Amino acid sequence: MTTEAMPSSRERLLEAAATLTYRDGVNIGVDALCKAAGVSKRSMYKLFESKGDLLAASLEERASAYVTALLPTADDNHPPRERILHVFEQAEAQAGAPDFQGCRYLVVQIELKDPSHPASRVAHRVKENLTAFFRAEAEQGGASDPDLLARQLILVFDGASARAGIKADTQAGLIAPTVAALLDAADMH
Amino acid sequence: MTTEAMPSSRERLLEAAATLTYRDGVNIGVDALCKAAGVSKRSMYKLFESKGDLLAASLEERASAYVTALLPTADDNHPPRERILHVFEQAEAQAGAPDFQGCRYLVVQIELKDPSHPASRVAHRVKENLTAFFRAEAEQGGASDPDLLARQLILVFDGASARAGIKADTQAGLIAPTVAALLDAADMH
DNA sequence: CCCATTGGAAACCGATCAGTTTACGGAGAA
DNA sequence: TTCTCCGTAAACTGATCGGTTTCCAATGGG
Repeated sequence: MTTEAMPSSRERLLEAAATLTYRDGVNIGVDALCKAAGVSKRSMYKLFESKGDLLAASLEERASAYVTALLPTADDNHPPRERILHVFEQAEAQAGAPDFQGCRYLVVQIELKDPSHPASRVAHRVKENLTAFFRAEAEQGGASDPDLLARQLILVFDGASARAGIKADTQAGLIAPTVAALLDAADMH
Repeated sequence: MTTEAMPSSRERLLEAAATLTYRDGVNIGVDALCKAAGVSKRSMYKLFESKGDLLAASLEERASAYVTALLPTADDNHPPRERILHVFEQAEAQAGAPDFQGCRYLVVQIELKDPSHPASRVAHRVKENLTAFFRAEAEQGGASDPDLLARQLILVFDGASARAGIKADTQAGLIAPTVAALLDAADMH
């Protein structure tokens, strides 16, 4: 019956890495990660090249789920403006979670500082995907400058994430009017 | 004649803390800080309670200079809209520096995660000062919702900082139109 | 039964962490 | 000169870092 009761060592390590590095920062120790996952260091280093590799893999595994959770379905027939707003509504909903500290992909890039770190590259790709979505919708919606609008939107997205991460304010009722102002300015109605 | 040729140990420590924690993150070691400052650990621990205390003092000392570098003078007789744009022009100019990695106050909050850390508190105050300036100018300029506008502006400010920190894009020509769109939406002309 | 593979526990590596202490050298006062 | 005081370098604490290695118990196939 319990065909999936026991996640593999690999899965437990990926989960622990995602949870602990998000909560405590990327400087969390390998011992703590392994202990949380219930996996020996020996096994960990057989499954992953290094701690950085584990972190990158952990971000990678969640990347597609993260993006698809934010994006609307491809065929919802809603106008581009609403599809863009949908992303920010989802992000704001996530920000309501009790232990939310901002987008993990942004945070890991800031903490690592090294853009060539494999985990930074994964994070960079996630942001690129999101920007590409904004740009495509901006074009579809007839924005006056789709590329500018996409860059403005990802700017607000990351700003909201960073502000949420430092618990700066509640952001209630802040994001939607901001995005709306940018969409209006781009003549995207 | 060289009345100020030699900064005090305290000053050199504050400078080293500001430089190295910005470049390498808050996890830089005390040994490295003292070595860079040319001060023994013993002296450091006589001047400061702890590493965290040194970091907080280093942020504190630069705080007023940072804010005044961004803000226009109180009596420049420019309209509020221009005074707000001035802040973002200054920030964009700073972002052009070769080793710019985003606002140090935002970064330190994200890295520390603990909002009760003395250094986080200093950073928080800096952001509050900036927000207060935006709000005052928004009121002065007759914005439809000064508080909302101020929160939108600090959101963009931190977003730009975070994006610059991860070297996401050049941001050339990105900030000004974004801020302008928000000012327009608030009927602040 | 025996043996070979697996993987966990834990010791171990050299390095570094924050923080304390010791020992020494140099400057000023007597 | 001799004594005192100050700050330095450096050793040291015990803990942790990323990563490796050793040892042993459990497992499964012959």
